[in-house]
Amino acid sequence: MPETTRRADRPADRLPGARYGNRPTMKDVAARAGVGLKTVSRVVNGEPGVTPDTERRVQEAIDALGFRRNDSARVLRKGRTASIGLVLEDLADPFYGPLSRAVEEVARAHGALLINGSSAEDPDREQELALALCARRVDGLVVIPAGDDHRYLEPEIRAGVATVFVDRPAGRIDADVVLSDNFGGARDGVAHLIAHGHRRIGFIGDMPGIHTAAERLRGYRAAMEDAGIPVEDAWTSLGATDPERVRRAAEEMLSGSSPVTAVFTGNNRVTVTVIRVLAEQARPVALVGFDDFELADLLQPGITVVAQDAAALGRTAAERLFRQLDGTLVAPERIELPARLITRGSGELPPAA
Amino acid sequence: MPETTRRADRPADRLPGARYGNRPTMKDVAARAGVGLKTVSRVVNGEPGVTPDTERRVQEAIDALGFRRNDSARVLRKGRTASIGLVLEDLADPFYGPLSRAVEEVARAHGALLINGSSAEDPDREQELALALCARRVDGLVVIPAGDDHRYLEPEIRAGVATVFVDRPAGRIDADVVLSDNFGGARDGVAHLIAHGHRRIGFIGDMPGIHTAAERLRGYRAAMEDAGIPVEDAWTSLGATDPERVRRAAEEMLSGSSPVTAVFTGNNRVTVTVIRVLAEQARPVALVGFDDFELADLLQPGITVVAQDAAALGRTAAERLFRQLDGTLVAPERIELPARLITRGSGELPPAA
DNA sequence: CGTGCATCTGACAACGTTGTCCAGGCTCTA
DNA sequence: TAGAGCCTGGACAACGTTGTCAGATGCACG
Repeated sequence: MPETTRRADRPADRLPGARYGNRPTMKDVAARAGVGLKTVSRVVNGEPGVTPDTERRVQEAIDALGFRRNDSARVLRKGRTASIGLVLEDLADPFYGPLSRAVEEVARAHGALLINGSSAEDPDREQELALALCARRVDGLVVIPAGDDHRYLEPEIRAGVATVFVDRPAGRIDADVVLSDNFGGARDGVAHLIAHGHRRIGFIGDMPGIHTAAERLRGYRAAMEDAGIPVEDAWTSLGATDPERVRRAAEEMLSGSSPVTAVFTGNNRVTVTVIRVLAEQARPVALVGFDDFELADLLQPGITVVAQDAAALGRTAAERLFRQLDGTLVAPERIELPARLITRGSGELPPAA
Repeated sequence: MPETTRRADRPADRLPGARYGNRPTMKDVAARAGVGLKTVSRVVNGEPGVTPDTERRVQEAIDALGFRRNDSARVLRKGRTASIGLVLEDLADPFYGPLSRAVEEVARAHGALLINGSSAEDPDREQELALALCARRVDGLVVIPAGDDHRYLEPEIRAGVATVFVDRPAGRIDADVVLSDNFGGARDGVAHLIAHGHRRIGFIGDMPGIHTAAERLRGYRAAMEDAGIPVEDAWTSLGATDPERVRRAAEEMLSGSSPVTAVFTGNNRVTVTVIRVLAEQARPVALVGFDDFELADLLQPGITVVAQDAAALGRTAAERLFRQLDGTLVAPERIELPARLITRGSGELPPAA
């Protein structure tokens, strides 16, 4: 129960039913300034053709009434909203903060507002949200897909809504996509472990239906195959990334008949859980994780990771979106940004018996 | 330079100039279905009074044309937008992720969309953003203040825009505020250090102009005074929280003529920097930080913190906002949520010579 | 078969803004 | 001083939707 303190008990001077119906309009301003409606519009929009004296009178009326242009009406009239939508999985996930921020910066640079919502990894909710944004007539849409079928956006794209998918490819629709090199990053991370002498390497990742998870698994397998190491079934674990399952998976592959000496983790949530498990082990186990996270360098040992550049993903996607709006772009592309290995200690541990 | 791969080079079948002017409207749907305009509106909004047969015809026309209601026009007509705005400091700051997410959840529960933007701690930008949102006629506004004068929102509030300030109080305006108990939390944290035998305790915080920083400093002083410990000037450092300054401040108070044996840090950024400095020290130094952060428990030792509940802040603010919109609320209140101490080791270290 | 009623449908205005276009007043020149 | 041309200001329609209200249709009943 929040502890509350009354600050002011003065009677309400704000009418309860006063929505914004009673807001002053340009008409009101015009009446007060004794000019025509369009003249007010001109002043508000800084259009030429108004004498300084008239402008001053209008400005005074605006200030006196507290007038603020109604952008809904403006949008209706002009056709463009100067806003873009961002549909992501979970605002609370630290990976999406910088991404969202980067998209916002680009939007701001183009004079647009950002409207966003979380899909909570639910395809239905993603669709609901994306379509709600389209109904608002956002000029463009940046989507981090939760589902794998985006045909529902076809009419919107045809109608001119610029659309870019980020982090995961769009499903069953031809559109711009900006991704990290999940395959290459995972392959490099696993190769790094192999280079440090490991041969029994575990992989714990997300559900294989998720594109990024599948790609990272593919990278793991490729690195192992390149090194001529056959992968045992017990070494890979795919599924939900809740801490319990991940913990069980880690413990299993650390204790079987041929226990792994190193683990590659498929995303930051998994990595964090595995760190906890490894901390309880008697012998040191090497670890490389996909996705960087704050303080990874402060742990003992520091955690070696394959880092995606979340901000670059967002920036690239947003810039591409605005280039679609410019008309500069025509054919959809698939853009892959490199992921890079950051060594901090945990990935350089030698294999322990 | 991003590495790019062409995916499809088929000629554009999307007209470059096709904004959304060519979107089908209810009129188009009506024409195609051979019914009146209003009937389409009824079907779209699920209003009663349409025969199943007519409804089916309309629905078919809608699907065939890919019609989507234009919410801008709807908003203009109805007066409410079913959207709220969130103005925060920095989406990339992990503290605001959960807060933003909580606000969004509540908004969603009320059928509203969330529009947000970052002020980047710039008061001008905060104002610009807040007013832009008002121009969009958001129904309400959740603001994490960057500036300390919010009188610019008075006309908006009078016009019926529900407004709640979070994390810091509003400046020079009477409005709802939801805060953490910064004073009490800091006092408890410092008292905790004192209880573990420390007397020479340092405080490193943000600029004293920031309300939260001032409150936390006040809490520090109160705890020291309660214990009858005079505070030496060299023990407190207030100012920008960039790593260099914080590092210098920490090193100074650890090396002076009466070096501190414990440090209380004023926010998570400061805490992280101080952790790095302490890791380089020969003798152990106790640490309690304001704000929790991920992995604080995995460090050696775990970091004892005074944790705010960011999600609760967001939730409380958003719920209050919607209650303002309901008309349930009248007088502005100031709500303080408790902060709680989480002990993990670093705050329980005894004083070392 | 006419009346009354309930149900369904559509014409019309309005929301607040901007684009178009024309009127009126001014200055400048012949 | 008259005419041409420019500049400022305003009337009006349109954007796509919803609320109001009245008309049309069908049916039951007297």
